[in-house]
Amino acid sequence: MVNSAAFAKHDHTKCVAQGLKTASSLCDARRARMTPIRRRVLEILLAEHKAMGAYDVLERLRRDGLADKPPVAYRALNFLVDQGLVHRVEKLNAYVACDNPQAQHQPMFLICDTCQHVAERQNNLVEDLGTVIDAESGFQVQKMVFEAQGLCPSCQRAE
Amino acid sequence: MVNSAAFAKHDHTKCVAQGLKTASSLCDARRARMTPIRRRVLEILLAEHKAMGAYDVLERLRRDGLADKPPVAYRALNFLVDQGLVHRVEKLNAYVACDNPQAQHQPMFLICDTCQHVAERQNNLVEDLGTVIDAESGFQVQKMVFEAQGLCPSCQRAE
DNA sequence: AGATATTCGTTATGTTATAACATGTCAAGT
DNA sequence: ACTTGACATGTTATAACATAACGAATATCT
Repeated sequence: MVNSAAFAKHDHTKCVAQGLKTASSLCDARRARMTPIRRRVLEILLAEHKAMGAYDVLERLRRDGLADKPPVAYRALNFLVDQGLVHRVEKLNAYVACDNPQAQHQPMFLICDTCQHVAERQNNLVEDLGTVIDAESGFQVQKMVFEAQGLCPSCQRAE
Repeated sequence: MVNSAAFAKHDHTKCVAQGLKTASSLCDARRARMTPIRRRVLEILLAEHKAMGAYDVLERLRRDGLADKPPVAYRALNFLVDQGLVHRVEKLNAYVACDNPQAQHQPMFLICDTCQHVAERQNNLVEDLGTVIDAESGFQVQKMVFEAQGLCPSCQRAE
């Protein structure tokens, strides 16, 4: 369910409410501040449930009268990324709300080239791969990016 | 040897000569044109043996009097990427000559955060991971990005 | 040589991201 | 309540990365 959320229909309202709540308690626990701008950025990403560019997020903030300069959006996004509440998709230069922020993890993304949706997938294989690399090469892995591009199941059917 | 080349001392002159030769024959076989600008860009990347930004490459072309406009560098880089002679490192918005262009492969990069070197590593695990994803989720993987950041063996020792 | 496709030169602009510094806000300790 | 210090935001300016569009030049094929 969590894994396939981005490729399946579901009630976003709940995702958003739940996501914001979880984020708040995580921030409280860590003494990190969930400010209005940061909360709003997270809300935008949770509601869209897709990867958005920093300038798209900024445009939304602008409409809300919350901010209109790039650094404001980037700071909020970077904060959320640091907290593990949002992930950055390198291939797209874009940001997407995390599915499961409680568990620290290396995100893994499936990017559909047709519908542009991005699914985050929980899978230990990425972390395992990090361990293997370390053992084989002596390179001490600290962070990993794993992103696959291709066709999501529904776009395959649509062909 | 091939796998750890970027983190070990070796004679670059041979890498460059050999790399250019291999590239030429691959292009010949495919009826792709290895023009002076493309050859020079590949040579620059082979000689540096590290990831370079497009504008760094352009600066070199400028010094040689070969080109001085961004599209020229980007076109050459994109050509080389299409031919599998150069890879793009997403995390760094940078380009690096391929270690082993004969074999088509999903590149996997180890990026040292301290010395900035980038090692390309040959490993079937990345392709395997693609197969697993496909089987588990129905997502049809066409291209993968795998990049690990951390500390290379010599920077670990230097700590 | 002429037709065709590819590459290159150039202008202009689009897109993504951050440095630097001023100002504002809030919470802890006294 | 007041000060201090840490953190967050506002703002200007610019850096860094990338491509659209179009005409001129060059290579390739027949």
